[in-house]
Amino acid sequence: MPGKRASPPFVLDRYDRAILRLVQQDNKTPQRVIAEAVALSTAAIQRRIAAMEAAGVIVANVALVDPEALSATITSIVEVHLHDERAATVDAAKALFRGTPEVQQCYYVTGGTSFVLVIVASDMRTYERLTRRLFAENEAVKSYRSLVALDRVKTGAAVTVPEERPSPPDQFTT
Amino acid sequence: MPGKRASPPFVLDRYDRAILRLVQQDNKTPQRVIAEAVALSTAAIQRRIAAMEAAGVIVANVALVDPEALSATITSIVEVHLHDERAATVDAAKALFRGTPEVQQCYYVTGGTSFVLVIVASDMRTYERLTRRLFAENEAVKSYRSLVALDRVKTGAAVTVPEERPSPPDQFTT
DNA sequence: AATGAAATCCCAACGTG
DNA sequence: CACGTTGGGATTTCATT
Repeated sequence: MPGKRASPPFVLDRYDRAILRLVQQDNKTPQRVIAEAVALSTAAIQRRIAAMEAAGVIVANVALVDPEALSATITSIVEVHLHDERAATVDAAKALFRGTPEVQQCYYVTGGTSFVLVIVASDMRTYERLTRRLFAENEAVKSYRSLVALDRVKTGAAVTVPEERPSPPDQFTT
Repeated sequence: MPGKRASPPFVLDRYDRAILRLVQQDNKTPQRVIAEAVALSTAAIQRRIAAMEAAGVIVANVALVDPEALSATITSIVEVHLHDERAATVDAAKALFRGTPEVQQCYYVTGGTSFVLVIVASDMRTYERLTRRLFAENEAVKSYRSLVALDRVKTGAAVTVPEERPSPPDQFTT
């Protein structure tokens, strides 16, 4: 069930972007409101949203929960270095991190460090046990560095929708 | 709309947690379905969700957008080191990062590094200019390190809702 | 807290430019 | 081919028991 990487270049016009910008902030906004905000009919809104969901532009509709409300007070960024970068080693690590609920996010990155994780745990004890299981007792891990968050300045998964970028000015004339 | 740090210890029972776990995956799930999943009435579901929204447990209801669909192909984690950690300096940096759309996430952390950012940009050129403006040309920044993501193994802002933790064994006797 | 009614919203079909 | 309008069905919401 993974490997769902369908990426057919879906063209987003001005309307689609406007819609996305709204539903990114509140996906329960009535289509009526969206309609008059972008100067289209409710049916058009419905069609476009459905199309974007089908195309995978809209990945999911979710409720964002405040970690503090769950007593999930520990947020930590962890840099992980593996002993080697062989496919098997890396894939195993990915699977491990993907399957751990407390691992909110996981990126495989360049620059010496192998992975960067964002971890949210209920308390220090849980966090301690978690790091031990994931890193300290993990043969594939050479080293790791924990950066505990003192302040969640900005959080969330909202992806910025640019106002409109008709033609990527990707030229180097300067 | 900011500064809304109401922290009244809102007690979540087993039902609330079950509801959260569902709406975190899909907040458009019909209350009917939620109701029979958690063995409650639809009215109860409605009340509880409304209460959790009012209490700030549910921060927002949003649509998650695939960055690739927006041609936002560059995802990067950046560690930022400031020259000093004076309140004015730190606050200015926070404001700057908070006000930059491409900065998806920002954490103020311990461990030598001052900030960890997650940045998503449309293309390399945009990213280049952004880093220059935010870091290279920023007097307060001593140094920074970019870790470009080769693979977004796990992404999103979903906060894990623990199955149920009746009594947090969190006593250290200080 | 459960039940029922009213309002609202979502969704499909039709017609048009 | 995409948009706008209309109508039916479902869901949310409110009032009552």
